[in-house]
Amino acid sequence: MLHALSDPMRLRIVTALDPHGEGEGLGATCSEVDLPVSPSTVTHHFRVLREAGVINQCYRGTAKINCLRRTDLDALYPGLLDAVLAAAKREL
Amino acid sequence: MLHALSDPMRLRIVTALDPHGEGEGLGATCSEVDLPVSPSTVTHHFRVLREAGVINQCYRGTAKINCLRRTDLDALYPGLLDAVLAAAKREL
DNA sequence: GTCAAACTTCGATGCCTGTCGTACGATGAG
DNA sequence: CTCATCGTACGACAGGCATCGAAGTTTGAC
Repeated sequence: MLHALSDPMRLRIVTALDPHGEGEGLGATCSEVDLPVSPSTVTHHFRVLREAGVINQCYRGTAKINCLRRTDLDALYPGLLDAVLAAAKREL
Repeated sequence: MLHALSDPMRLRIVTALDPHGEGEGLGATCSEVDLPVSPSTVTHHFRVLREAGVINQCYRGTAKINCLRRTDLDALYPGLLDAVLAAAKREL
């Protein structure tokens, strides 16, 4: 989990996903997050985040919707996500 | 910083250092923390933590004393260290 | 002065991983 | 049907990093 968050690109994904909420139909597509790397690398990072349990993915047509698993994460690691996100925002 | 904490050995060091406080003369020596790796690897991890600003090191005779920089870290990343330590303890 | 203990430094090694390009599959629009 | 769009899979490559052993350094003890 810490490993998943310790990559700059992935941290960027997580901060970009944060404002989108977790409910049905919410979330952002992969391409909405735009990162300065190739599409295959983006796929790679999303996979790492999914396998670490940080995000959920579901299909909506040809797009893949990603959303943070805030409630699960807050239950497992209370306060961690908030602290990381706050620190990330301050460092911009 | 997240990278420094995302290694199991280093996380172990940090959790072991946590109860020792930050004041003058406090802290633990490198060998007090015992890790299942060779001395050179231990040195390596302590260096990473120091360069990431997580710990302070000072010499006391032949021993090297390490202590967490809690106050600095709490100022820079509020709540982060607490959240990580809490999560680490729960995972034992 | 000698010796042991505590760390460090250095080089080597092997794995992990971030990155890319290319080729591929799936889905909706025309 | 055809095509563009979105994302995936795979292979390759480079760099990073955790680990080790061996040799060196510094400090305190006797």
